[in-house]
Amino acid sequence: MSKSFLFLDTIANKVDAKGRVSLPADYRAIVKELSTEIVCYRSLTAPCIEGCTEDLLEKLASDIENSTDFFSETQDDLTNLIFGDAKKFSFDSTGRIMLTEKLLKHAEITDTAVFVGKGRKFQIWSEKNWNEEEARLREKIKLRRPSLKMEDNQ
Amino acid sequence: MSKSFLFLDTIANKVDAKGRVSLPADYRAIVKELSTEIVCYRSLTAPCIEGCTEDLLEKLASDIENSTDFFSETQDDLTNLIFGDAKKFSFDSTGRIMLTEKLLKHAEITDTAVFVGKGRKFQIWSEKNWNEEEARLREKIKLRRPSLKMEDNQ
DNA sequence: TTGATTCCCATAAATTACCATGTTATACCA
DNA sequence: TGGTATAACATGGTAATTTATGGGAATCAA
Repeated sequence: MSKSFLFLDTIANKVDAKGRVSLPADYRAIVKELSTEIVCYRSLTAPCIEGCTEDLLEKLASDIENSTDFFSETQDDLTNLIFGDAKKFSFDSTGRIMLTEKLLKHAEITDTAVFVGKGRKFQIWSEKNWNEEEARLREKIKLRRPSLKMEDNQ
Repeated sequence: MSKSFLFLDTIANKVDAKGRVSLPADYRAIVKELSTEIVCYRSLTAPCIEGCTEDLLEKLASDIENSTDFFSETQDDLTNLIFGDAKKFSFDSTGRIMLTEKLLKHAEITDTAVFVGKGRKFQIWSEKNWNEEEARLREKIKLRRPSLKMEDNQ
């Protein structure tokens, strides 16, 4: 039986002058538990950084490899983009990673990085952009409640 | 055959200055039985906190991982809202969890937290909001009853 | 050397673990 | 059945630990 490892919660940590940020403790625990590494890349759809474990990217790679779907060409392209952009990040003894200029710039992060859990993945936003994004999502939900399995058993 | 694990009953416990609340003993028993953890998040539809076992979220994550592609837009939005808001809560040796400001504020809880069982999930309300909600629900049932009776008599 | 990255130490704040007390529910016995 | 002993639970307080974060020394590359 596999232990659960979900990236959860929303945590705002400071980015210091050297570009260092504490990876949230819970996230670190996952990395240690799986003895894997964190991989980050620019989101293809939003002004934020996206991150996951190296494990997940490996799974993605083999999924694509074994796919018999004729129409997965787009997905294939997207995957190439991600792999081309992705970079491994390891944290120091105090739990900090050092994000690159490229990533920070894409996410418009200056002094605060907001980590947002997404289950198997997570995202890193600027405070401003995340506030706007969250408002947008909540608005969207109000209009049409998602028909997720979870919601079915009320 | 799986053991039954339903969150039941309505229990009011005090929230102290630090935000600590005793998780009802029956709820704790479930968590121990399943060797999982409690996860809480702001209800999307009501002024209350919603809680479930981490197992349930795990299942959701797996469903998402398998059923749809890596790049689905709708899924992206949903996972942000659900996993981004959810947080794991483990209880200490005396059975208490520490709720966050964000959650308490959303549920308008100050000094008392009312745990309401909902089967696989549960909710945490302020006394005031729960009294109103319960009254509303009972009222709603009353209105529906005539039609239920008719069906019974057939 | 200069600039950048990594490593290590220090501190304050937040979180967690633990101990003690009061209260309620349960079990037991006369 | 009533009363009491016992266990389980809730709750207040405090000690111990973890985490975030700032700064500096050591290391490395150009």
